[in-house]
Amino acid sequence: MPRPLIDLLWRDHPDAPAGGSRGPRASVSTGTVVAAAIRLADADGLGAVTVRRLAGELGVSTMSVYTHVNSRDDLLVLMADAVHGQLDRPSYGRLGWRARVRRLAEANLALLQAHPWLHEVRDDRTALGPGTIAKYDHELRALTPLGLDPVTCDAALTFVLDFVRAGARSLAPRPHAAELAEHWPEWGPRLAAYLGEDHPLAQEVGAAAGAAHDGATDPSFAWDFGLARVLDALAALT
Amino acid sequence: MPRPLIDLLWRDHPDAPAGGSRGPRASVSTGTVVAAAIRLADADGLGAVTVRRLAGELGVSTMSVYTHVNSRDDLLVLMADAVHGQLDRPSYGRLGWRARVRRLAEANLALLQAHPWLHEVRDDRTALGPGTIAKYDHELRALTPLGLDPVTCDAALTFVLDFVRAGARSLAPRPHAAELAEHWPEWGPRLAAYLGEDHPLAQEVGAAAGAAHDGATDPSFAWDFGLARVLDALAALT
DNA sequence: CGATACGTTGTACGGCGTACAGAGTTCATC
DNA sequence: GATGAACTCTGTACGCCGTACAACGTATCG
Repeated sequence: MPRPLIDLLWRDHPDAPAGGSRGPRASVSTGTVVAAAIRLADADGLGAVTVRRLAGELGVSTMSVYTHVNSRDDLLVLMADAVHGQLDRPSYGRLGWRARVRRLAEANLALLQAHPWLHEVRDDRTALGPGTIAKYDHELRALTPLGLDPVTCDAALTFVLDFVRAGARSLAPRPHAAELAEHWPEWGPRLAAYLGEDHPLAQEVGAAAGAAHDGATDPSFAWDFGLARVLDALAALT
Repeated sequence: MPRPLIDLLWRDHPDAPAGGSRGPRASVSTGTVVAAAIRLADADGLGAVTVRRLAGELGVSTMSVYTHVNSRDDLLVLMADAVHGQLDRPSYGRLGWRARVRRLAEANLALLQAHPWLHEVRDDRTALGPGTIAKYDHELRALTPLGLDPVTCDAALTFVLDFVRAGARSLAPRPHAAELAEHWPEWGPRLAAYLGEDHPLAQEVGAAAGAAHDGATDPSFAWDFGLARVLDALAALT
């Protein structure tokens, strides 16, 4: 089924090419492949989404996956668009722009926490999908009260979402945190010895920030701080 | 040479363990390996930095690389720290915080444009390296005029750098832009047909933003917009 | 002179994405 | 009802990847 990606993205649309009726009925579909891949990625990360493992999960042979999806890269696009489409998009009602942007940020944070692998999917073709477009439309609506022209409005949304992505990323489990933590008892003192009295500002701030990060202070301090700054930044536009 | 990463990072420090004097003189060093890897990554992207290719470039066998670097993941940390260390760090002099933050942003943009593969290196262990620490120290100095407490200062720097990273990323060549452009003549109309009259706001803004992005309007609009917002956001702190 | 520590190398293993050729199944058509 | 096209599914194979491991060569130390 080498249907082009655009048709796979829109496979649920009434006008999407249906695929002929000949041949054995498919035991899985593009939709089930994508759903299984999402399940895998949610559970074990994007690295676990290999064609072989996915096929095993679905109970088909490795190469059968390629009947329903053109490549692994295409699969990632389909996965991202699928989770974008599953978001609910409640009307903003009478909410002012601040509350809307807050909602927008928190919804995206929740999305990225539910599907941390989204951080690793950076493919412009995702923007062609129905889920991604619906998300975009809904998020633009959060900014309409600001009365910006289209290009500025897009830039403002990008600004907010870029902050959310970065914030979500630093809230997420870090890739090599384990190694660092494991060797820290040995490396910490060694680092201190190398540093000596150099870079006192970095040492002071780094120590304070480090203590705050895994100490009593809220580790989401940076998130709250950043979101407040984003709102300040947009306020300056009005 | 299974010296731990921390010692490889600080290999130029006088107190760094030197390694015994027995055995044949090494034909390459950790430094030359890292330099060659950076050259490769700058030229052909991180994907080109394979141990085999790197060894070929250095004129040694594949496995010899592991004499000077513990693993590919470690190598990425060493590469990132090396380019961080090569930045120059001119004193900010009498500059006010706005000009400092501008400089900071532009220096990091230049860094990420010179070494786009930095976007793909996300390893907390980089923070242990002398180059990264020196960079951190210098960047904190940009924010001192704001008179923030340490934790807030760190959060503010993170806020700025996260914006810069996102902005640099969207200015950089996109991974699958080629495929998109290639199929666009066919996919564009098909997408329009699927969309119909739906999501008029997304269609309007998307079209305007798309036209601005590759049209007469500066493609760096989002950068200028974002940087202005970041400055507004920090201004609200004072 | 060993003995020792170190650099270098080739082989091999288990993974990956996927090209390709063939076999089996269903349907439209004659 | 037979035929062939369209379709799904499968196994094999290729060329990559990172790297564990063992063998070998070489320079210095005791």
